Amino acid sequence: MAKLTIRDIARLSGLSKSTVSLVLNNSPKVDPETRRRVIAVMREHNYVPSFAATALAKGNTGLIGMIVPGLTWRFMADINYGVAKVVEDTKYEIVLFTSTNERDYGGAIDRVMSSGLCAGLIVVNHDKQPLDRLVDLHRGGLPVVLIDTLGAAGELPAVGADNHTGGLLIGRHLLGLGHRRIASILGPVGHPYVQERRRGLWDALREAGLEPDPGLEAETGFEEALVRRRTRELLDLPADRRPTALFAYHDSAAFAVLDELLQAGVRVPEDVSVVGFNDIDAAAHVRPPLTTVRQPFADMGRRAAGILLSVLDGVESDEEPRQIVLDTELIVRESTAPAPADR
Amino acid sequence: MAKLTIRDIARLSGLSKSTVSLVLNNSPKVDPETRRRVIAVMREHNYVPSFAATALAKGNTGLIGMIVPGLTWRFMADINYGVAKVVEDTKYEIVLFTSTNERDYGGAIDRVMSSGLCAGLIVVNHDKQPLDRLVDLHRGGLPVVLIDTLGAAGELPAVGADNHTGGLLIGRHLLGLGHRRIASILGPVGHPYVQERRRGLWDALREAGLEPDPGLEAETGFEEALVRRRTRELLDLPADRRPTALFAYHDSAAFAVLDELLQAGVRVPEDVSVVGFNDIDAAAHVRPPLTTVRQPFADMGRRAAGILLSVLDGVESDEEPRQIVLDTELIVRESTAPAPADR
DNA sequence: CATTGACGTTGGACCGTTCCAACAGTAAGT
DNA sequence: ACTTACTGTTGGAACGGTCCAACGTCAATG
Repeated sequence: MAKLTIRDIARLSGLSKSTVSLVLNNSPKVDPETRRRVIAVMREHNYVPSFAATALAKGNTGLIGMIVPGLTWRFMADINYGVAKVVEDTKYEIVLFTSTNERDYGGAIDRVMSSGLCAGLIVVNHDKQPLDRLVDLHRGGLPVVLIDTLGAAGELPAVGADNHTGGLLIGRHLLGLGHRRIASILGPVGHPYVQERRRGLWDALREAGLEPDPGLEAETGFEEALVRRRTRELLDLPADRRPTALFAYHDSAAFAVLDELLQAGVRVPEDVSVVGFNDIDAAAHVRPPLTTVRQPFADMGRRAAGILLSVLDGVESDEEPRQIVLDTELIVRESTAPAPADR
Repeated sequence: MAKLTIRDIARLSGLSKSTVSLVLNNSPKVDPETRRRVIAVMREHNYVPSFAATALAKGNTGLIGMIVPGLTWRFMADINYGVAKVVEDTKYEIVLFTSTNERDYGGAIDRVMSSGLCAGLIVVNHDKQPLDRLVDLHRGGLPVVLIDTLGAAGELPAVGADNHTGGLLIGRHLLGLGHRRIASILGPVGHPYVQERRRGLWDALREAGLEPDPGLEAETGFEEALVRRRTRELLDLPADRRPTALFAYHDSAAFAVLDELLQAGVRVPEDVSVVGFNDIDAAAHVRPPLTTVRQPFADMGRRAAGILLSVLDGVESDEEPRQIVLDTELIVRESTAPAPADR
C-alpha cells in the first residue's frame, strides 16, 4: 500500500508525468484515448494526488476556511448549511475551525490561517479584538468575509441581519401590547449585534415617547446562572418599577428566563411577557412557545459564500467591499400578551 | 506585501535557509543568539512558513480531520469540545468537515481525505455504508477513530456510549412505574445505536416477563412531521393496546412528541409518560422537563482524540484496536410518572 | 603536536505536483 | 516540396520548505 505518486502512474501508463498532470487537470489538449487509459490506471491503483504537493505547486489549496466561535449555538448549523450549499458545486471545499477557548485566538488557528492553508476565509460572529488581525490578513491578500459582525466590520466585506430592525420590531410589538416597562437581558454587551438590538428597542421606546431605563438593563454574558440571577433581581424590583416584559437578546437566554419565571410562580404571558432573538428551532417547542425574531442564517451563509467565491474567482467587483444587511422577521408566538392592567 | 519565503528570511538575517529551518523547528543545535536574531527578523516581517511546503517536505500536515454528519445536533458541540480539549495542547490542529448532503460522501470529502490533508481522522456517527471506505483508508495507513458507531466499527478503533444499558435503564424505569405498554419512536432504524437502545429496552421487557410488541414500534427517520404522525397513530390505538409510555430514541424527537401530545390534549406525565435519549440541554427546559439518558459526549471526544493521538505519535499499542464503551446514565425528570391505573 | 569530539552552520537533494517552452508528427495551404 | 498550423506529448525548472551528510572552528585529550 505504498503511496503512489504521479510518477508511478506515468510509468504504469507509459507516459510522462506531464501528461498525467494534464489529465488530472482536465486539459483539453490531451488525446481522449490517452486520457481514458490514464484514468483507468489511476482508478485501478486508486491513486489520489497529494494535497500538499498540489497546493504547493498550484499556489492554491482549494480550501475555504470557516471560523466559528463554537458549535453550541444551533444557528451555526444553519449558517454552515448555507455556505455549504453554495460551495458544494465549486471546486472548493469547506473546512471548519472552532475556537473553543479564548486563548486560542491569535494563536494556533491564526498561524494555520496565515500559512496559506485556506484560499479564503469566512469568519462568523468573531469577537471584536482580533478583528485587526483579520484586516491584516485581508490586506495581505487573503480574502475574508465576515458574518454577523456588521457593526464592526470596517473595511471588510460582511453580511449580517438587520439587528436594529429586529429590536425595533420587538419594541413596537411589546409597546403595542401595552407594555411600558420592558427589561433587557442583554447577554455580552461587547458584541456589535447586542448594541444594534438595543438601539432598535430604544428607537421603539422613543417613538412611543418613552425614555430607556438603564435600571431595566442587565448584562449577563452567556452564563445561564447569571441570566437567572438577573431575572430574579428584575422580579424583585418594587411593583411600580418591575418590568412587565422581558426581552432576552438570545433565545437560549430566554429559555432560562422562562424557567426562572416558572419557578418563581410568575405566569407567562399573563403576568410577564417574554421575547427572545434568533428563532432557533427549540423556540417553538418551549412552553409557552417563544415570541422571537428570526434571522435568515442560511441566507447569511449563502451570501457570504457568494461574495467570497466571487473574489476568489477574480470576479473582483471594483466597487467598495460589500456589506449586506438581510431582513429580520418578528415571529409572534404565545409568550407575549397584553400587559396586565396597571393597578 | 509579497509573500516572504524562508530564503528571504535567511538572506535578511545573513544565514543559510537550513539554519532558519532549524530555528523554525526548535532545534537545540542552533546558537541561542542566532535563534534570537532569526526570530526577530521573522517577527519584523511577520513571516509564516507556507503550509503546503511544510506539509510536503515533512510528509505530515499536523491536521486532524473530524468528519461530522451535520451540525444540527447539539451534542456535536460537546464531542467537538472534548476532542479540542485534548488536541489543543499538542502540535496538531483540528479541522472539521461536515457532510451536509448524502451525495457528498465518498465524493469531495473523500478525495480530500485520502490526499493526505489530514494526518488522522475522527469520524462521528457515520452512516453505515461508507464505512468500508474508511476501512480502506485505515488499512492504507491513515489512522481513523470512530465515535458513536460502536456496533458497526469492525476492525476500526471506536468509542461510544453504552446504548444498550441506556435502553435497559429506561425500560426498567418505566416498568418500575407500572408501565406495560411502552412504545418506541425509533428514529432511523439503520443506525447501530438505535438497534442497541432497542435491544436494551427489549431485555428490560423480558426481564419483566413481557414480550416486545412490534405494533408499538414506529420508524420515523429524523423528520419531525413523521414523528408527529406516528405519535398520533399510537394515540389512536384502541384503549387496550394504547401505550402508556413513549420512548423517543432522540431528545429532539421527544420534543415533537411532547408537543403533539399537548395538542392532542394528553397530559404528560399523568396520562402518558415520555422519555428521550441524549440529554441535550434543552431537555431540562422543556415542559415537563424530560426524563432521558445522558451520554458522556465530551468524554467520547476526549477518548477518541486520545486514541488517535497515541497512534499518531507512534505510541502504537500492540494490542488489538481499542473499542471503548462509556457509561450512560438515566436522568429522571418530570416527564415520567406511574402508569395510570388500568381500567 | 596530532587526534577527537562537540558545536553551529551549510549546500543541496528531495517531497509530489504544476506549467512552460520545446518538440515530433501530421495535415493543410501555397 | 516548403512553409505554417495544429495536436499531443515531454523534459525540467519551479513551488517553499526539511533534513542529512559534510564542513570549519575550537577546546579538550592522550
